[in-house]
Amino acid sequence: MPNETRRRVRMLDVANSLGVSRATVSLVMRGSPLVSTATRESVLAEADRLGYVYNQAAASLRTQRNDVVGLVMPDIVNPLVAEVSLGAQEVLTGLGYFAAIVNTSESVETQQRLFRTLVQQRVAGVIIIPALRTGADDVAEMSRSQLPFVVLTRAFPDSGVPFVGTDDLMIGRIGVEHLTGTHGCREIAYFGGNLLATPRVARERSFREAAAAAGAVCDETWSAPFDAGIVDAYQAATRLLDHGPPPRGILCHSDQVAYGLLKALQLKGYTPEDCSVVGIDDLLQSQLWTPSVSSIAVQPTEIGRVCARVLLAEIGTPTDGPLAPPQPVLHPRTSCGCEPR
Amino acid sequence: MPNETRRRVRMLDVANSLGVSRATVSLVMRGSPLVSTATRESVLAEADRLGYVYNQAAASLRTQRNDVVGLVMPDIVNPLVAEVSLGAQEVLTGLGYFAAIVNTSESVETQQRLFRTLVQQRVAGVIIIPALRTGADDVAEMSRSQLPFVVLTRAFPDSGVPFVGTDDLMIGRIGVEHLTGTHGCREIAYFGGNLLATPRVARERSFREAAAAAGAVCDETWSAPFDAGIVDAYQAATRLLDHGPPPRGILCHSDQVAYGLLKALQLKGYTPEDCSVVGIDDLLQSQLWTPSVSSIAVQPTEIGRVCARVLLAEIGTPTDGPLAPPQPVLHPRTSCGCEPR
DNA sequence: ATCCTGATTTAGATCGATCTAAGTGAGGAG
DNA sequence: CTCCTCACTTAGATCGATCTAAATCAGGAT
Repeated sequence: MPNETRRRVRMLDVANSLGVSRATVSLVMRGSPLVSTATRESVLAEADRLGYVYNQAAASLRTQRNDVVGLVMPDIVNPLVAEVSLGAQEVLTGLGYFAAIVNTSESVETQQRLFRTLVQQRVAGVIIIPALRTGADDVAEMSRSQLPFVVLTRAFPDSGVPFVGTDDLMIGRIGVEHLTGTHGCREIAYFGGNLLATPRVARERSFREAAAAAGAVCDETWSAPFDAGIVDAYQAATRLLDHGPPPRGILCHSDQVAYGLLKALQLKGYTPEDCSVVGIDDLLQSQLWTPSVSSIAVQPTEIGRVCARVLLAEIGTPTDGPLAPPQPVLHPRTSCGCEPR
Repeated sequence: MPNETRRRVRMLDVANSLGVSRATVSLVMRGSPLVSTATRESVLAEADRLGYVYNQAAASLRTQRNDVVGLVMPDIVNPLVAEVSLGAQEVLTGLGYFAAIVNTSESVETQQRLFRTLVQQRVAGVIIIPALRTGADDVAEMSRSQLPFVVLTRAFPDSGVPFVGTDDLMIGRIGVEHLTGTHGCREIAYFGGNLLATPRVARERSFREAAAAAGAVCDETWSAPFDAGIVDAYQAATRLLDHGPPPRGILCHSDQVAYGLLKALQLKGYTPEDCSVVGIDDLLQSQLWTPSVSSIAVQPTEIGRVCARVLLAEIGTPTDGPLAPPQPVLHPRTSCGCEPR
């Protein structure tokens, strides 16, 4: 019967029990070729018998290295965020790193606290999607930590921090091209997103420019910003529809926003023939939504992978695979009228 | 200009630079009341000036304690899993712990590897939703680590490991009662879920018993198990509908399964009047799905909170709040015919 | 017999913090 | 003036690993 109060087994215990030195046990545990096969086997057997577990914390104190990477995410319930995390994790674990996701719930305060904790834990690096209200000063504080990190989604120009994001100018253009070209819309709008979200600014700007170039009118009443949740979108759309019909074509800031808008349109009796809706992101479930949602795919999982590669390059671990996100591509479906209902 | 090659600043550097001892600096960093105000302030100022950052890893090596808790999750892209994590995280951070989510992608091998890593990192505890094919031997291996942990969703009887889960017998009964009582269905089915998923077995059993008691017939062709993703459900439902009409009422293993089923029904032209569909979980987006999904709410976030409290009780940190999950409650909406379309 | 080589093994310092038990000094009581 | 508190401060051991530089040893060459 094991003694409740006994101390945890350490390398020294295994060594003493076998009459060898700590250093030998250490070499065995790290799989070094310097020890003889006989020694290795007896050490492993004894370690197992005593119930020894390696203390990674002590080891990384000495080696000054750590294979944990922190993923600081604003909202894991958001499928876009979850998919990005998945991609990053895939690359990191593939190269022997360990991805730990922490959630800030869009609170800058929580975010800074969690980042500081990660620094104190001496993690190898951090991948972060900044919370909405994150300022340049917050990013500067992170930079001061000397910890390698990569920022997603929101750019901080002149901060010198590596950034990975979607090609927002291209996205705006693709959206306009499809709505005005394929569907012949003369009156269109960009709907959703928070003004604090960097992509919204760039996407909307290129949207306006492309609209002007195509001779289409932008409906300004629909361009008021709001928080990007599905329920927020539904409420905002419902309010706008109370005041009149929608523009002929709408590009939504995200698929989540499109879901909310489509629900509102449908309850008011509007169909894709009345109003063509295109989302951005192309989440997995967009194909199964009713109506199926036309969307500009940004491949969140691949973005996550790219992010991880950029971070690893920063850290000094070589990777293969692209260091830039893929080009956005439109997937036409029912919500814009491309497929029958 | 800071020297690239200089060593990191440690407590000793701050102490020397100020002419005090390491112990004093240590006391200041931990906010001890034993140091005088004057000393505290000069230490803090000097630490800041030198760019000192506390080394949590070294501290927990000495104190033998760690405030990191690992959440081992099978699939963060699944919103149910994300909501549970959110709840757990809320309670943990509220009590000074630090929740790190790691993803197993339903791979038992990855899961065991990640668990071992967490043990080696000497985390305070683990909350785990086991991957589907996790066996009793895998759980036994985790138990051997002596690390406090709590299991969600899948029970392992006689393993002695604390378990938190939904009241599956109640869920089956609520579903049958609504379908046969409110909607008068005489032919009903339980649809979806993997046989390896413990809840599926219990829910289906109580579903059958309640159906028999209510004098309703269970459609066996619809009870074939499958993996619980939304696309899997869509495909399985489509295949079944190719062979004939659906039963009058269906209880789905999860909201995700209900989404897939509803899409299939709709494409075949069936309405809630033909087939009443009820989901389980009541995810946030179920209200906005088309049709809005009737669902038996299990309150995933609260389950996550409960889990965290149970783990903390295990660790020895007192918490207030319930240690058992809330009762499931039905939220009737459009998909079963309770609300107009 | 002595020296050299290559393969193993090891003692002692070290990573950066905390803990214990003892030391210091100012101010008040006797 | 001495002694006792009380508030603060500290030296040295310790947590559990790794690293460096040196020791040991068997076998072959000289």
